[in-house]
Amino acid sequence: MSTNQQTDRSRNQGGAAFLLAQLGAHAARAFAERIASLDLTPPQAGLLRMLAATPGRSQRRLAEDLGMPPSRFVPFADELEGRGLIERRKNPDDRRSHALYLTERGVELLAELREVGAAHERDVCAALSSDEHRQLTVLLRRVAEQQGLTPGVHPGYRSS
Amino acid sequence: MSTNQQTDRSRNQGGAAFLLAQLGAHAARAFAERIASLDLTPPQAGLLRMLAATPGRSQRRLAEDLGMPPSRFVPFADELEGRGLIERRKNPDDRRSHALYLTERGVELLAELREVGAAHERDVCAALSSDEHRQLTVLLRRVAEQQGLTPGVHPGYRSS
DNA sequence: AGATAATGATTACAGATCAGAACGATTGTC
DNA sequence: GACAATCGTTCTGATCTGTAATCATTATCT
Repeated sequence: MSTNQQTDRSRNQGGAAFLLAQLGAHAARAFAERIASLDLTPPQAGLLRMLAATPGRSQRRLAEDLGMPPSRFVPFADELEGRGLIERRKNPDDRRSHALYLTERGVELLAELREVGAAHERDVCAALSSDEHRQLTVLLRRVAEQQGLTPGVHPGYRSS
Repeated sequence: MSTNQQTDRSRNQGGAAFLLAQLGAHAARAFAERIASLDLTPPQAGLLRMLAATPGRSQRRLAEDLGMPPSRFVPFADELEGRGLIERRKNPDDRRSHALYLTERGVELLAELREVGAAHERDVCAALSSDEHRQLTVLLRRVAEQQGLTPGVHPGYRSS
């Protein structure tokens, strides 16, 4: 069953899994640099998108989706609230929990964020034709689904 | 110029760049869990592979390729040396620099590491046929090359 | 109803991790 | 032969991290 070592070695370093990790780190870093112009970090952008998709969720659930402990979520949300991008409202049904919403300014910033994201997408896939770009997206989506990843959610963030 | 917001939104969260970041983080984490059985972290595995590819390099250059400052490389190499996997030899041409090499045990561990890497590759791409797997690899390699990434080198590591 | 357990947000804290400056040893330059 | 530059290393201060304790509120159980 074992091919020779040369084959195995090139498989590991040039295989799809390694390329995914390498390109993923690269894409994440490039995206972080882009949105730095909006004074946002990737996890902050992630929260804004999550709030746009499903508003009014509790901090605990949001923290879990972002892959951070609830204790760390507090100062994280504090800053965004201090900048007037998100809003904590008391949940009338359960006054322990805070329901998070985007403010008007948050919605505006999210619009800019989407433009930056589109530019990022174009830049990362500059090597591909339109057809290949679609092809790649389809393949990646299939892999992501089979691996059990939640669409639109990017855990494993490191705060900054 | 602007498509409607629905389109932009799905582009950003389901686009290739986002999927790359998401899948990259996933693949990296899964790989980290796998090689934990060998008592290795991803940056440690990266160093072993780099030493197998080009032995005898200086610590400074290795540190740069791994994306870590030289000061942090010292305890990093210390542990691997303490476990008898790598070896520091004095460079006779320049006695300031240390040339790093794999030991015999390091070579043995690297062989196991390749098996784990191959299993990881199979697992991550379980959703794809052989043809699609090849297709994906080709596309990723093209993107990686155009983005200026060095083959086989994975910076942006976080130590652990 | 009343005591008790469980949950959400927050704070406190202690340990790990980080990058940059400072330091000897060695080498290149003038 | 003095002076600057480089490599590895150590030191240090700041930052980041997750766990545990805390307070308010809600669910559960008798």
